[in-house]
Amino acid sequence: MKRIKELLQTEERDIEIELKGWIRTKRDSKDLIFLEINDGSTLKGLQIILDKKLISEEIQHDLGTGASVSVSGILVDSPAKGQSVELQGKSLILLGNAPAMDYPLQKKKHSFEFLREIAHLRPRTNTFGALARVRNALSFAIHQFFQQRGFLYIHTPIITGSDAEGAGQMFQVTTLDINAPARDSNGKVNYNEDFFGKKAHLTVSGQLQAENYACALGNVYTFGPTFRAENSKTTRHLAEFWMVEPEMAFCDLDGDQDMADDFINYLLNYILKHCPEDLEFFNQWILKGTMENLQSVAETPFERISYTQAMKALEKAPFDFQFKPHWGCDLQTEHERYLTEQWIKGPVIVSDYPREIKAFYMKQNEDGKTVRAMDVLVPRLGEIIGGSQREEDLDKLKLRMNQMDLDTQEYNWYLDLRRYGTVPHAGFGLGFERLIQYVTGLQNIRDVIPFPRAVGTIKF
RNA sequence: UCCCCUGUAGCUCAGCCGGUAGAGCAGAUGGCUGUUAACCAUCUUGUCGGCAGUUCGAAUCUGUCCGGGGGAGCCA
Repeated sequence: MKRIKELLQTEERDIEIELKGWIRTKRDSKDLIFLEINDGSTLKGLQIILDKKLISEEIQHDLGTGASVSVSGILVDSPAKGQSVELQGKSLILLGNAPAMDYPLQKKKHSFEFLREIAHLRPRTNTFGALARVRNALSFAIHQFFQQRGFLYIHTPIITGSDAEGAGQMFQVTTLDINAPARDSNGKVNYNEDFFGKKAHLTVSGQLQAENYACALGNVYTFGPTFRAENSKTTRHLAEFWMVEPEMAFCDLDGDQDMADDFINYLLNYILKHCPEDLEFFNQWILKGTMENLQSVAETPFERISYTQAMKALEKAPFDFQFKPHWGCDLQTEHERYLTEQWIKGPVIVSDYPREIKAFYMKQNEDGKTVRAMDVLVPRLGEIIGGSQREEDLDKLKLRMNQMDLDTQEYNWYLDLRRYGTVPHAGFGLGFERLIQYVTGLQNIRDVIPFPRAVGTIKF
């Protein structure tokens, strides 16, 4: 059985074909039925022409949007405009009908809000089919990029015993009876009785474990799900999302930035080459200008500025921000958008942030005020990558952890990297769904993952 | 957690200075000798998100609860 993607490309004609797929639209006249069939292999469908005499009236009636069919026929040049080839049907089997009275998808545009309510059926639409193909292609490209460069793919754990990893609220994992948990003599929950013998959570990042392997094997990466229990209802946050985290030994912040830049450029070039049809669809229906923008970004290195330079630019901005920028404050959404959309007019890497607003593990600069951190900001979305050179000096790291009230005992295994054969190393995290948003132009992050999990949302 | 918007037919939406509902699409029926999200004609569909209040009268005004969306913060 050939798929539509192949059939649309083949030069062969007058060959016998068996095709299976789902009906997108039906158009009929007195004697003929035209079906457009999609099988998911590509955005476009194949047109089937059927003589009404070949099919019982009962089946004709059931050939509506959403029904699944198997058609045998001859692939021919189409005499009509609109497609170059079509299938002259000889026989048709209705595999499963989709009663129009209650099948929710129609041959028209639906709102994203409505499609979210039928997330189990939305992959049958053009947009979500294209998204699935783009997600797939970019996942593959991510592995290919790192594999070509000799990085090892490390499977970091999903369940973690660390109480906090400096990256937001965590989901607790427990087998204790939440109505009557084991308690100690002080009446507090006794985690010795819990499954792991201590408190456990879903990971918020594979970074700390990736560092362990980088500091043994050189260059590694993880690509897996991560979880944040933050109560944030926005178009850029999910409770469960996928993150790519490379970690490189003998690498400083400059090398980290180079890698981030190469990485994004590679992914954009890959997707432009392998999914042009799907991207063109997004360009036309979701966000005009995406194609052009991706092409230009894929070719040019990112601008790099320091946080301090960014602050100066913000202070000189020709209008007032809601939140007045000052050295030491974190970049607000409005600041990021100004920098990327108006000042640089493209993606930008901002580095060397104030120590106070960044995580404990980031390498401290000699100025005593800033750390070797970098964020890649893109227009419309803001932060798509966050990374840093890690602090490899044991004493400095411990001091910082104490200042931030972290239990160094809990992190002994992490500190051992600095005790024994410590090396400069660096890495970053890329939010996969934000990358998909960037590439497709889709506004809401809940629409770029098959089954979104967000606060209050876990149907399907 | 805070702020704003919104909820009317299966879908998208109009009606909202009060007088108990309407369009397009979808659906049904018929027509059309190759259609392109076909076209033409006819027809069907509603606890106007729930509850309470104001009023002779509420889709319309008020309160409240629930759902959806957007923004902020946090971040990827």
